[in-house]
Amino acid sequence: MYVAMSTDLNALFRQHGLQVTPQRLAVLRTVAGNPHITADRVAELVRTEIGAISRQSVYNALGVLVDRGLLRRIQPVGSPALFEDRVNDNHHHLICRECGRVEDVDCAVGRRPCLTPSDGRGYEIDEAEVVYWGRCPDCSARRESRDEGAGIRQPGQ
Amino acid sequence: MYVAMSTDLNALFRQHGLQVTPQRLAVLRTVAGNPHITADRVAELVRTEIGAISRQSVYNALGVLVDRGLLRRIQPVGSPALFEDRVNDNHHHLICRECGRVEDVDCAVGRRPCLTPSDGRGYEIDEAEVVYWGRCPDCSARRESRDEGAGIRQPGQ
DNA sequence: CCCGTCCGTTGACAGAGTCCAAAATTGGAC
DNA sequence: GTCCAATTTTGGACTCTGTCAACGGACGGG
Repeated sequence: MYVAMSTDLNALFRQHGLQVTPQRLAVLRTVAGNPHITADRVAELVRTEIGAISRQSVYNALGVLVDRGLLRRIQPVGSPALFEDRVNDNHHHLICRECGRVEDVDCAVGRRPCLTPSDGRGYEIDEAEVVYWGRCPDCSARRESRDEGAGIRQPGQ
Repeated sequence: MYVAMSTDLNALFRQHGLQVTPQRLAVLRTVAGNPHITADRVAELVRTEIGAISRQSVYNALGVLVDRGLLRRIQPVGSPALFEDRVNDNHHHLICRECGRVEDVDCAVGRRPCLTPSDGRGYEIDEAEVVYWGRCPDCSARRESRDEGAGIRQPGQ
């Protein structure tokens, strides 16, 4: 997506049958500039950009943009929903169980491979969401140094 | 997993260093008998089985069982966490965007394939969660009959 | 039998998101 | 430029999920 200029955004909104409002423009721009951002943080940043926005409007804008396919919403366990503007490229996410860091990874298998499960049960599938769970390099290192000489330990949840 | 008899469960708990309590037994049995169940519903069902359980105890039991790998927690967007007792078989989920129905699907690509993304960024990956989003056959049918003769419509969220 | 640990209960609390009704804005028609 | 209907935004109350902390009871090794 990665659009920058307002005129582009105006056209984009119109194409999708959406009215153009300062709130929506700011929300879309903010997510575009800050991948994997929470709704709360969007509100904060938008406020620095246009002065004020209600929490509800942030949710409204995010919701309608996700509906129209301009944004994507991912929701890791134990974290509020995250939004990003990379859509339609079937990329996946790598999330650290400890610090919650999120990174993009391109699809391992090729082009939208996961859209065809072994047995679709008659579902009309439109998206495959893949999340790799693990520990990021930093948290791995921290844990190893902490466990030095300690006994076996169950990984925390 | 699919254990049914209490003696089996007792041993299972002990193997994992857990004390055996009526609450935990009931929670595990309930999830085993009701895949893709929410914590709230677990509480309801457990109450019909053993009379009473606190909300906190349900969360405690579910948490410890997930920690020990006896249960798995999945958390779809817009839904509370769901629990199931199929673990260690790397199966995935098919979720209907409209009615929220959840179904299991076996992994398309083979054995734990998604544990190796194209670029792991140094993460220690221990799980890959795959969710196929779409519309179940029922909701598809309902929608088609509703759209008969109507204009093009954006899919709702 | 004692003591430390584990477990269940209760109640307060927090975070994320939704509902609702009123006020304001948008955009098309004139 | 003005008007009007439809769409949006706003603010506040509210719900739903889940967590924290404190207390008391049960378990189990010694």
